Amino acid sequence: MTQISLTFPDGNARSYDAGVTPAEVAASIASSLAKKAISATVDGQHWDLAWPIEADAQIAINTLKDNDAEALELIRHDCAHIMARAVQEIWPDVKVTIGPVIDHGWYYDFDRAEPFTPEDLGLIEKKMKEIINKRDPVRTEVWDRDVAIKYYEDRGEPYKVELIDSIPGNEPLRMYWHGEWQDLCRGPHLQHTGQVPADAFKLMSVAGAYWRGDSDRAMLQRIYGVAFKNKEDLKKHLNMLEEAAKRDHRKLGNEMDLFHMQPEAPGQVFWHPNGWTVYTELQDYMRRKQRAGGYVEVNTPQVVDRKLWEQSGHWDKYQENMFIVEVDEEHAREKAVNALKPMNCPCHVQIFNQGMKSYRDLPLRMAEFGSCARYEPSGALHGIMRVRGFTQDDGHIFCTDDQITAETKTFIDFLSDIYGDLGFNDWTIKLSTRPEQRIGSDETWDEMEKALGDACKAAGHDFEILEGEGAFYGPKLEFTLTDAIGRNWQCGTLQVDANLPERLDAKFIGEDGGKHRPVMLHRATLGSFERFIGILIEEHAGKLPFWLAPRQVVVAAIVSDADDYVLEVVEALKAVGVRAEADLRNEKINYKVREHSVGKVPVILAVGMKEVEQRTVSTRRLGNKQTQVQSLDEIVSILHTEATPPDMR
RNA sequence: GCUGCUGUAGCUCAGUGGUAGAGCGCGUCAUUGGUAAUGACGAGGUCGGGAGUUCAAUUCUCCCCAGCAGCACCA
Repeated sequence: MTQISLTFPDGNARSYDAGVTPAEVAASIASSLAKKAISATVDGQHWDLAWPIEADAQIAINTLKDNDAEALELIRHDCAHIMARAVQEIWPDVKVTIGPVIDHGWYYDFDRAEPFTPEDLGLIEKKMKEIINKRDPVRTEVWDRDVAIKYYEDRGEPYKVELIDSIPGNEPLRMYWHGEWQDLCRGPHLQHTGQVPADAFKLMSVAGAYWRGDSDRAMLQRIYGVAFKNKEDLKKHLNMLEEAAKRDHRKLGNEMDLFHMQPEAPGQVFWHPNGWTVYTELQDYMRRKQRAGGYVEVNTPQVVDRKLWEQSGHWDKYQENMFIVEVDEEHAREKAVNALKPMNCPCHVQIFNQGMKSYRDLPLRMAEFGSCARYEPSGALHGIMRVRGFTQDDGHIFCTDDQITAETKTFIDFLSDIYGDLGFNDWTIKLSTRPEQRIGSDETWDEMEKALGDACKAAGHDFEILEGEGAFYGPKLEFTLTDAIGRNWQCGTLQVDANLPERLDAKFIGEDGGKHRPVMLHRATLGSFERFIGILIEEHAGKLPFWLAPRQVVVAAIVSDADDYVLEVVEALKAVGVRAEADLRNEKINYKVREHSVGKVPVILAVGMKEVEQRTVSTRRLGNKQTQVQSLDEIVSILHTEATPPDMR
């Protein structure tokens, strides 16, 4: 028998027969370790305790207690299997498919004629606990392909047969047995079902999901679950979800009276005075930043003849997402087909094309707060984050090939500065590279991708590469924000495009006196005001930075004899540009404080006779129970500073 | 778009085969109260829209619309 040498994390090596399993290795060290062991890490690879090791290797035995990542992966993966087993024990006709581990838990897709109900989830959960309590051993076997296919065909599991077909021929087919129930699975798994903590998982929801993610194929039922190492972690996670629900922009938008939406205009926002204040404040800020950044601002039509869209290629490639406006003779005595613009780029090229441009005009940075309409699929709509009518802080930089890197770097700096001002320091860049379906030569793609990567490096930012995710005409950078509860949102973008200038015949006169094509950089910093404001609301849980807060100060009278002074304070604040309002209602100060706190007003100034006599105010900041007496002059000066946008301080 | 669920007062929600209820909000009156809800009274609803079953539908069935979760989509 060949001997192999296994090296442990402490540096000690031991010799074993080839083909030894980590379970045997653990047992050779201590029986308690053999019991506690959940898996091994062999040469960096997560390894089932039952898989044989054939060659010298680094080995570490993992336990539930000491190895977080491995433990969670195994718990969640075993939960997926246990749930599938539970489902098939309750409803033997249900067909199983796949059940991977995801963030916080797992899901498993089933094919069943009847929908799973919330009550069913309870049943399944109960059955899962029974299975866990049985402490059924988990066994693994490697099967021949033909045997496995025959097995699944006999059992009426077509999805599994299809899965086997898609597994490369040289990969072993592993069958996992959890007691008498088995599943085709890559592994690894726990030693027995009892290693899953029975009180640290929860089934969360059922939803439809396409088989193999393909909308042309069967819709399956997906059950989602979350699982952790212990009850406390589960509880923490559920609390986090509750907190997240509280800062949902749709809920806060209503509570703070920012906007509403209604069925007559699905996916479009009715901005209320409060919400529009945030919007315009943000827009004013962006306008100043763009001016300072060397952009010229333009504005272009909403309704544009289909001819332009045919020329730009949108009519062909994007039509199902466009609002088409047909005018007919019956109501207008003439016929025309237009579309609401789904993007601004073709219109910007029209402006570029007016007059003759010289290389001296480049780079030409053109910006528009461009209102766009896109017919997004109904199921994609989500509050003000994914809408059908929105305004981009759009911009197109017309430049030469060798200006791409510099312009991109300048943009990254520009964006970085703005995100910082708006309170976001945690954001990432993704570089999407050439997709399979594309135009342009490989050399051009090489150059464009390199230009973007070089720009990121020059701006001092790391980036992640999304292979094949670029647009058909060029690579792009995506700037993704992480909000306070860890969700990612793509906001900013920069895309290189040599296609549209070609299609719309944009040109400039070069140094050589000849005509040349400019390249276009499509770029947006916020992305859209709608989405960005939604993110701002959630990031700050409604407590927007003072300069963006729709209602900044309420001056509340404690007794009506203070009313005149309250009005004087309000006027003094308004005079320095602070959004202040008086609350002279016949209500107790407790009531007023509560109401304005709930309404997320950042500053409440309470004023009674004491303040009137001393010409002071009693300042209370949102989220802070303490109050502070300040002179009128002092508070006016402080709030004046705070109300000033960051770029003007 | 697909699967499932939901739609009752401005908001959050209860309820019923015999045309509806709470709390908050709103209005009126009393109360002038010192930092998260003063009290009393009152107004307010074609029970998302349409059709069907029924003596009778907000309630049951079907269709449509919108929302929610997820999937697909986001060149």
